[in-house]
Formats: sequence, structure tokens, C-alpha cells
Amino acid sequence: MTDSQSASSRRARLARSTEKAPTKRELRRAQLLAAARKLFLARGFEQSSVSAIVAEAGVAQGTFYLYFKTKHAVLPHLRLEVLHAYLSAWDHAVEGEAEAPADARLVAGLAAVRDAVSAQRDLVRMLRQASSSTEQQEVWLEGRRQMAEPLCALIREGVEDGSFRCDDAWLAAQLSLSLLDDLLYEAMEYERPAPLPQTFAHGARFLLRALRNDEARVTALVPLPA
Amino acid sequence: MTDSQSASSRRARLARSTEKAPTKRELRRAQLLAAARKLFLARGFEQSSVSAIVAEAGVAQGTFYLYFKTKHAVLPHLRLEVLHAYLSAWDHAVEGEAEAPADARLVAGLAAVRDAVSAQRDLVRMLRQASSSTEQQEVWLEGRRQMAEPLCALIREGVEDGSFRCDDAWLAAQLSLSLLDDLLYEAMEYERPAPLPQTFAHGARFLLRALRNDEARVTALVPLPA
Amino acid sequence: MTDSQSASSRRARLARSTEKAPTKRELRRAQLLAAARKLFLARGFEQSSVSAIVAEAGVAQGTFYLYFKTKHAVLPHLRLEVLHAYLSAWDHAVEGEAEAPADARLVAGLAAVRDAVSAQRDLVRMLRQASSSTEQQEVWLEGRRQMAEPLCALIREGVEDGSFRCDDAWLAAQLSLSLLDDLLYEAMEYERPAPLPQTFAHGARFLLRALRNDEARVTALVPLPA
Amino acid sequence: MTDSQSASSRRARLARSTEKAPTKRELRRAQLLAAARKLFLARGFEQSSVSAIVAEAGVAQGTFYLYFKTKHAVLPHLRLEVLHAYLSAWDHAVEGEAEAPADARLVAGLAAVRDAVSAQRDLVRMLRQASSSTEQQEVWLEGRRQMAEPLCALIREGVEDGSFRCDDAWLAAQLSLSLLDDLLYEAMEYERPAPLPQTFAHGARFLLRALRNDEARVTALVPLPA
DNA sequence: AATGAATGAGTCTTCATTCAT
DNA sequence: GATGAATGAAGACTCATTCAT
Repeated sequence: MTDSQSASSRRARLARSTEKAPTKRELRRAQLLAAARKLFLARGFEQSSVSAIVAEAGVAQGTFYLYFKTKHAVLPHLRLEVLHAYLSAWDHAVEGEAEAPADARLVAGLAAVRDAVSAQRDLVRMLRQASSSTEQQEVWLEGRRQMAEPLCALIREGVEDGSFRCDDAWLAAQLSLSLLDDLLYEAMEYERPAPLPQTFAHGARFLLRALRNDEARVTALVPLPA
Repeated sequence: MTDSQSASSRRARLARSTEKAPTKRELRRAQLLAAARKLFLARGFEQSSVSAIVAEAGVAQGTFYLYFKTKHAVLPHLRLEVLHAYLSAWDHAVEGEAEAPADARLVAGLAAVRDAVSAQRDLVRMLRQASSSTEQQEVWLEGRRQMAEPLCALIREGVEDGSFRCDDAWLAAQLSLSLLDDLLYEAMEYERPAPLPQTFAHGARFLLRALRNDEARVTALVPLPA
Repeated sequence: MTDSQSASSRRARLARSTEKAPTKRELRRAQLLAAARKLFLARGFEQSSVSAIVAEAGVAQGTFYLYFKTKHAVLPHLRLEVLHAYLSAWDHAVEGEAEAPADARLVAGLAAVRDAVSAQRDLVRMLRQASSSTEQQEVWLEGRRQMAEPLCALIREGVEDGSFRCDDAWLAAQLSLSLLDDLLYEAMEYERPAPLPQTFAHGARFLLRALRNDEARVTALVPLPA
Repeated sequence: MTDSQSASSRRARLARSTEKAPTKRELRRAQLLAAARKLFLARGFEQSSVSAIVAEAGVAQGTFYLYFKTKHAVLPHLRLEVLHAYLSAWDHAVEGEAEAPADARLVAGLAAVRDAVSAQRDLVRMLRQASSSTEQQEVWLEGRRQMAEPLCALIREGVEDGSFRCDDAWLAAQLSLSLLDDLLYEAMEYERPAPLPQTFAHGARFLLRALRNDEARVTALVPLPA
């Protein structure tokens, strides 16, 4: 329950800015955001001019600057969207098996995020390419921190009920995220070091083992790929 | 021996283009590269104009285009420098303890690369920020591939001599690189998720454990940080 | 009547884009056009930079590209100006002698265009020199087509009333235009093959004869030059 | 005879610069000329850089300037080539029917030049597009003058033997050239005002008529096209 | 005579941002 | 709030020409 509580409160926190009040102002911003996302996805950040964005949105050039201080200021908003998708996927999967042991929920959560990564691939590719100003990097890290939270909680739970052992749950969570954010993304994008299913299976098994699951359990949760 | 051989031949391969013949042409290119590196480090890629680079190098605008087809064409050369530093560090550390068991050499190698990552931090930060065209991404992946090679060889050696166990040495090497490339970089850059020493220690322990070293051995090789 | 009607409607058609609405936009465009014409005339097309044009017009560099997609896009507008001058001259002259027989009107029209060619000489010289992209050539040919229309109509009229005879009125019109566009221009520009008055007189007599006017009539309409 | 004499002497005059002495210097110049022609034809004048020309010729950048003062200085040489081709065609055709009457020889000559124009079309298109400096225009006119010479001689001959009548043979020759240089070129290039065969037939008939051939003779020499 | 590295002025064009209406 | 014309600095890149070797 602590889990689903924190998940809900987190979701609420994230949502507050977009779901709550469909202000006229918020709607306009969303309209511009949608136009920007579409173009950024199609042509990339640098290649999408503000003028193209406003054309797509059907508003005047100057209007853009009523809602975003600069062109770069659009990026954190898009990063938040990605983040939101990841967290929803995790929460949904983990809550879906609320009665299962921690390691099973971990695997379920990882798989759910893997699929969310897949669904957000294009947006992430764009965000990675957008020349990341320092402020942008902060947003990225904050996202990783938020993602690590529930993962860390789950690992701690597993440590308590004896299914995991590890030195530092927080760092273990980070390492896992490194896998999701980085390795899975590249597996998807370039099929390197191996196609996605294998990369995921080996990665998950590697993680479970590092968390001290015994070999039989590891294979039960994630069978070796062909 | 195969290890040190492949290391040497790799080093030779990498070096050929730069060390061998200090052609007049190579010297000019190096001069421009140095100017570009300096400015890219100081202001970032997008913010450094070609005109600033040539001013720094003390040559004419057109001269730049005699040595690089476009401004972006400079980046792969700089990425190679970083790569070269990593590989040198690894080779040096691993060869330095040629008689030690595989897991000890792994830890030594990781630590050496950690320090090299530290030394190259600024350059890497810049390369990450430079809007990475597709070709640029290829260079990055190729770098990771080259780095994974010796790491993978060492893991295989450990599997043979019984100090490691793992499903897939190549993917395990990639995961480790994910740690080096990504997690250590961020630990250094932002002290997150934890300052570098802790992040490294926990990460290395996590890896060793995933490779099935027993607890005592893990702690002997990498003590728990305070 | 058909003649003067078509002449008027043509004039109207041409005029619509420029005379009708002195939009703010049209005015700016005209301002830039004037600056471009002045510089192109003074230094030639290639030698006139966009930056010089905007300086002359007293607007910012970027403003130019609000009105013309590229520097070359200015040329068709100037060609239209020339064309307009030719057509006005022809219409005016031919309408001025509405009661005269076809051959007399032909000669009057030719003479009027000759003078218009003279007035537009510098502009035409520039347009000829401007490296003519394919699209530019299309504009040129389209201009010739528009010019040939009334000339052809007049020749046909002459054929009907028996003052002319010819195989193909359209081609005869083209040949006459060749004379106006090409030979008269060169006569004016370089006094070759002979000074303008002689070139014109001989050319007109040659044309009239090709159209089967008898010798007396030819000489009555265009006396032999000294 | 005066005809073939003047033709020969003219040919000699033109040839002198290229045929006479295959100096080492002349050969190099020809080599560069060939490279320039090839590139100018393929990409146009402005789009062919000196650097591309020397690459094509297989010599060094600086070498170009040993043989041509500037890039534009290449054009007159190419215009001469075109001219030479026209004159050869004319001479050959007219001499080939030395016994025929003047008007038949005129038609034969015109047809020969028409075919030469066709063969040189690409080169001419390029020369027309090359921004014609004043010096370049002089070369063009000089070419027309040289072409007009034999044509004029033939017309005079025809006037003497009674097959032609005209006010001024020189101007009549110019008008005919206007047809060849201008109208035929455009008929070939754009099939306007009509495809080449029709344009040529009507043009030739128009000329013959202007030179006072009677209708039967005109049709005998050049039948009406379908 | 030949080379080819170096020059650097000059090109066109883009675009984030502002501001008067 | 919304507009969209105007800005103008900045950008990457080209290329005819020179000159030391």
C-alpha cells in the first residue's frame, strides 16, 4: 500500500500542472506543445524553427513567446511527458501484481518500462539530440531521480522480505535505470549490442543475480533467451 | 598474452593515423583540432563558430575547410581522442597486473577507466551536448564496441578460470560500460546518485556480484564505502 | 474591335497584380524592387549583393527574404516590368491608328516597340546578363509569347483583308519578335550591324516584303533610309 | 571562286591559333579547355569552380592561371569553337553545290548551319547562360559578324544573278542570322514557337520570300511542312 | 613551368526575438 | 491577449586568386 500510495501521490504531483485546470492559457500552451512535439519528432529540434511551430499551431509568431520564454524552454515540458509515460507504465504493472513477491514485481515493472521506452523512443531520441543546455540536463537527472524512487522502494521491500540482497538500494536502482535509459534505448535504436528481447532478458537476469537471486529463481523469472 | 597482444595491436591500429607520420598536413589538422577542442570545451559546440576556431588557430577561415569537410566533421576526431585515453588507461592497468586473477584485473581496469573518464569529463560533456547527427551516433557506438572488446575478453577469461559466471560475456561487458559511460559520468558531473567514490564502489561490487563472485571476494576486491 | 478589346483585357490582366491594391505589402515589395533594379542596372546582377540591395532600400537584411524567396526570384518581376512597357507601347500605337490598314498599324506598332526597347535597354541588358536559370528562361519565353499574341492577331487581320500573305501567322510573329528582341537590341547597344534607324527601316521593309506587300506599298510605309 | 577563297582564308584565319603549332603550351591550354568545356556543359559556368576544372584536367590549381588570366577568359575560346563549327558547316554545304543557283545554295547553307546549331546546342546554352561580361558580348558579336560575311556574299551574288532582290544585303544577312542564332536555338531547346522542322521551313520560306523569290520557287526550294 | 596550401573577402540565407498595433 | 512585420546578428561555407617552394 505504501507503494501504491506513493505512486498515486507521485502521479498526482506530476499531473497537477497539466490535468487539473484546463485554463484557456493551459490549452494554448498544450496546443503549442503538440505542434512542437510533432515537428521536433519529424525534423529534430534544431531543424524545427519557431516559425514552423507557430505555423503548425496556427497562431502568430509572437504568440509563442507569450507561453515559452525561449525555444529551448519547450524541452523540459516534453521530457515530463516521457517521464509520465514511464511512471504510469511502472505503476500500472507493479500494482497489477500487488500480491506477487518483490522480484516478480521488479521484473514486471522492468518489462513495462521497457515497453514504454519503446513507445517513447522517437521522443527520447529527439530529446537526446536536442543540444542539452545545463538546465536541460537538470531536468533529465530529475527525471531519473523520480524514476529511481519506486524502483528503489521495491528493492528495499525485496531486501526486507529476503528476496534481494544489496549494499545500497538507491544505487542499485540507478544501475537498473542505466540499463533502461541507456542500454535498452540503444538496443531498440540500433539492435546493439543485441536485439531488444535478448538485451532485456540478459540485462534483467544480470540485475536479478546482482541482487542475489539464486540461479533457479533467476531462470524462473526470466528464462534464458534462445 | 592474447590479451596484451590484442591490446597492443589495437593500440597500434588506433595510433597509426596520428602517431606515425607527423606530416605537415597532420600538424595543421592537429593545430585546428586543438583550437576546436579548446573552444568547444569553453563554450560548447554550437556556440563555437568556425570563425572563432580559425581565429584561435591563427589561420584563415578557408583553411579550416581544407582539413574538415564541415564543422561537424571535427567531432569524430575528438571522440577518438577520448576513446584512445580510455583504452590506454585500461590496457595499462590490466597489463600492470598481468599475474593477478581476472576479477582483480577487472577491478583494476574499471578503476583506471574511471580515472580516465574523470580526466576526459569536459570533453565528453561537450561531445554529449553536440547535437549528435546520425553519423556522430555511429562513432559513439563504435567507440563503445571497441571498449567492450577487452572488457569482454577479460570476463571470458574469468569464466574459464572459474572466477566468473555469466550468461553472455558480451552483454555483461556492455552493461559494465553502461556503468562507466553513463553512471560514472553523471556521478562525476553532478555527484548523483552519489559522489564518485561511492558510486564506483557500489557499482563495481554490484558488477562483481552479478558475475557471481562470492561475498567475501567482492568485499576483498572492493570494500564497502563508508 | 476584337483587337482593342483583347488589348485592353490583356492590359487589365497584367495590371491586376500591381496596379489594383497598393497594399502595404505591395509597397514594400516595390521599394525593394526599385532598389534591386537600381543596383542591378548599375553593377549587374551577380555583382549586386542582397546586402547592398537592402542597404539601398533602407531595410534590414532579413526583410528582403520576407518578400523574395531568393535573390534570383527578383528577376521575373523585373522582366514583367519590361514586358509591360513593350505591350503598353504596342497597344497604344496600334489603337492610336485604329482606322488605318493592317500593314500601317504593323509598322506603327513596330516603331513603338522599337522605342520602348530603347527605353528599357539597360534593364534588358541586365536581364540578359543575369545568369538565367531554367525558370528564368521560362519567364523570358512566356514574355515572348505574350508579345507575339497581338502581333499575330494583327498579321491575321492583314491576311484576311488581303494586305498580307503568309504561311503561318504565329511563326511570322515570332520572326518579327526575333527582330525586335534581338536585332534591334543589338543595333541599339553596339550600332551593329547598323545604327538603329537603318536597322529598323531595313528590318521593317524586309518583314513587309516577306508578308507580300508590293514594293510600292513597302516604300510608302517605310522609305528606304539614306 | 571568290567565295571559296574567302572561305578558305577565313578558315585559315580562325584555325591559326589552334591548328598550326602544337606547342607544349598550346597542348596544355587545350587540355584545360577540354576540362572546362566538359564541366561547363555538365554543370554550367557559375557552378564549375576552377578547382573542379584543374582536378578534371589533372593539373594543379595554380597551373590554370598560367594559361588563362581569369576564369571568364575561358569563354571566348569556347565561343570560337562554336563559331568554327558553324562556318565549317556553311562552307562545306555551299561549296558542295558550287554549281547550284544562289537561292538553292542559301537554303543548303541554312540547313547545314541549322544542323550545326543542333550539334552545338549544349555549348551554346552554356555560353548564353554564362554571365556575359562586356568583353564576352564583343566576342559574340564578332562571331555574328564573321558568320554574316559569307551569307551576305551569297545574297549579293543572288542579287546580281537576279534570283534575289533586297535593299541591303548585309542587313538581310543579319536578319537571317537572327533566325539561326535565336529562333532556331529556341525551337530546338523548347520546341517553341514550333518544333524545329516546322520552324526552320517556315523561317526559310519567309526569308526567301523577303528576298523576292516567287511563290513557286519558294515552295520548290522549301516545301510547306505538314 | 608547375605546384597546391593558404587566403579572406564575400556569399546567401536563417531565425530567435521584439514591439507597435 | 494576439498579431506578424521587422529586425540584424550570426551562421556555415565557397572560391577565384596568389605565392613561396
